[in-house]
Amino acid sequence: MRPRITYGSYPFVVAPMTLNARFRLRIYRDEGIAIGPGKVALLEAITATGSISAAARSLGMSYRRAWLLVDELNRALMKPAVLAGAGGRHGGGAALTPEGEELVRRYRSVEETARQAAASDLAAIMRMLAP
Amino acid sequence: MRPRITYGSYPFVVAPMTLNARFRLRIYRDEGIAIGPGKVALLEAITATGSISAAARSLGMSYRRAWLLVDELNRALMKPAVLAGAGGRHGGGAALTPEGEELVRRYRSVEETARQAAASDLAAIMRMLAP
DNA sequence: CACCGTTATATATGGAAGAATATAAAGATC
DNA sequence: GATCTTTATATTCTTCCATATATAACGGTG
Repeated sequence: MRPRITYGSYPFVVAPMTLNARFRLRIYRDEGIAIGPGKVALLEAITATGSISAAARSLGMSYRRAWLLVDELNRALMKPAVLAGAGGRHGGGAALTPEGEELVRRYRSVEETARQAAASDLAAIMRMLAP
Repeated sequence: MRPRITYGSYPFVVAPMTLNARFRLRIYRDEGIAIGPGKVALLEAITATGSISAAARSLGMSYRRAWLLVDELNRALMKPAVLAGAGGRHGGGAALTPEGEELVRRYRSVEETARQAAASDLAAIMRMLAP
């Protein structure tokens, strides 16, 4: 079993935006958001904690919200990103499918590639911001 | 005077995301959002209409909201992006400063550059989405 | 077989965001 | 100077979203 993470420990730096500006990627589909930073962070938290509820606690979000995000994501994809099951010694748990892992990898890759490519314009915009 | 735009005509394609996935850029600062697609679309609407209220109508948002966005943006920047004044034949109006125009240009440039650079990973993610 | 923490779901409560509305001031044009 | 439309601001009213809470089922483990 993967190490549990207590409420409030925040191992994932979701918003380290105190000093610098940064940018987020959000992939839309039809009317609603298909994939954004919230869902990806949740997937990473599920990988690290082994369950939806522990992931939700580690991110400071309600279990209901976390479950809805996972459900929405699973139904938006051709193959689910997360498989979960109840029961067992520790009540059950959740894990990413290979597709879920690929999604996280590609999302972070898009983010990083885009960030590097747009660095100069982004820096110029940041210089326009008040100190 | 620039051409007026009637309520509901939506000359700015803010969300043409019906068929394809696409991605949005959002630049954060400290806790809140400094610059995102909403503010940039509003700036473009102000350029096209010549006033905050006409821009708000053309985007289907309330004047109050549009004014708050402009105010927030102006205070987030070192130099304001929009100058506005009341009075005159047509009640007044608003226009972008050179800095406001630069901001719009750079924002769209970041978007386009990032989109091209990340195209292959983005396409791979889109292929994972359910039809 | 009882226990435990989790999944999955429903309902209700609270709060924050935005819309609607109202109003004063501004000032170029007629 | 009356008119007209916009800016700028305050106040109220909704509506939506997220949290909180509750509950049944699940199934290894001791």
